[in-house]
Amino acid sequence: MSIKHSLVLDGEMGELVKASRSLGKKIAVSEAKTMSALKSHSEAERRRRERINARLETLRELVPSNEKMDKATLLAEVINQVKQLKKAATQASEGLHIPMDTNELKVEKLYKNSNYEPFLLRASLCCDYRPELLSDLRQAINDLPIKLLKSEISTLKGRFKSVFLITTREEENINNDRELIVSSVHGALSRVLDKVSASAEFAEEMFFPRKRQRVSYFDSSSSSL
Amino acid sequence: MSIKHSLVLDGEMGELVKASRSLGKKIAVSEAKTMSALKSHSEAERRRRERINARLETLRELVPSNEKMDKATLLAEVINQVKQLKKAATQASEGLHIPMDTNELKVEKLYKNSNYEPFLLRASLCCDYRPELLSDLRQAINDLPIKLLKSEISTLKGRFKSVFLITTREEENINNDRELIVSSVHGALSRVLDKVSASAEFAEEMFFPRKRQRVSYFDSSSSSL
DNA sequence: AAGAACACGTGAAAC
DNA sequence: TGTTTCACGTGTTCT
Repeated sequence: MSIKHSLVLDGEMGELVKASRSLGKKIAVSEAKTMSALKSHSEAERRRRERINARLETLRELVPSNEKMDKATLLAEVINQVKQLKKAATQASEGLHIPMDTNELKVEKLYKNSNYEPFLLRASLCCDYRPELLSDLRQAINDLPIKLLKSEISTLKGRFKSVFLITTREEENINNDRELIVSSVHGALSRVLDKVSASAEFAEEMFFPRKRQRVSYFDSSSSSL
Repeated sequence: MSIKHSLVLDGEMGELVKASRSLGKKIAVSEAKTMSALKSHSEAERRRRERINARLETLRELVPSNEKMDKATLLAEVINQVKQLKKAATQASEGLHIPMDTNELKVEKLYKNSNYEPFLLRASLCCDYRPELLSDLRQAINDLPIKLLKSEISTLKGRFKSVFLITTREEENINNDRELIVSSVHGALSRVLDKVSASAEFAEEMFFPRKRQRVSYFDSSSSSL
């Protein structure tokens, strides 16, 4: 432990006392001061270690297979956990499909990296809700030469969002068709969106002379109703 | 630095050499051994510190406001991040609403802990998709004395799932009404589900004499078509 | 000047 | 066995 160090200090003090006896007391009190300073220093450092280790313990409970893992490995595990959770959270929020207050039309190829199978499209449309929107959309999708894997529609406060997972029909799965399908899906959805926008402009044109700009749901500055 | 320590070692060796001159060489080589051992030890420890600190640096990049944060605070921030991401991930996976292959009808009170505001219900229905399902559901919801905050419906391979976020209408927000609302929502949805199930039984009764039991999409053990 | 935060080397224990 | 991990006290720097 600190045995060696105290021996060193004793030895030094002895030499100094031999050299000048009258300074013994002063040296003793300065020694006491440095000792107490050293003590408080080591105590502070101990507290710091305890803080850090307590946090590490908490983290150890938050990762799977928590037991008997050295600090570095534990931290590596935490890093993976955070990265994975972040990815999952963004994917899930993509899957949440909460309608936003801006119109949106998007057709994107999934798995863009590989030019091979599977050919997968995600088409999403976000706009105001209209009673005829559902049947229009169904009609538009049905008319397309595609296979609809999954469709999800959600509404929130008068806004509407729809997401479709699309692939080719079996007999038509030829590379040349792919870009055609993308553009035809995009075209079909934009016709639906155009219809909605047209009815919106018709309804609100007198209040908003320019192309309408939606306000956020949480923005009440436009009017006190 | 290590000046003091080397002085100590020198002093000790000097004493020992004085005491027994013949053992000087042996002591010297043992001294060299311990020195090299000590060196490798401190180097190993240095590597360990570097590993841990590298992980902490990586973690620092993964949390917002990463710079100039002491280790303990950084770890506390990571703990919060992980907890928050876990919560968000579970909530999002609840929000994913992928139709499963088992029928489901659930009406649950959110924020059960507090008996006060807000009164929030999440009602979900999962069943086979039928063409008339959408209008039936819309009719059922419209007939209820509720305020529909959000509705989300999704379909997948002929299965259907719908999730509603429900609260009371303003004028009817009385505690006594709450249980009534829960049961009426449940009743309305179960009538819709009953209708779907009835049509399913009607269509498949001849093939499955007992109450039908759906098989998983990935379970092909029931029959070879 | 006094405390906080960090890196370092070392002794001890685990395997 | 020696390699690995941890806690500790200390020296240093910044504020």
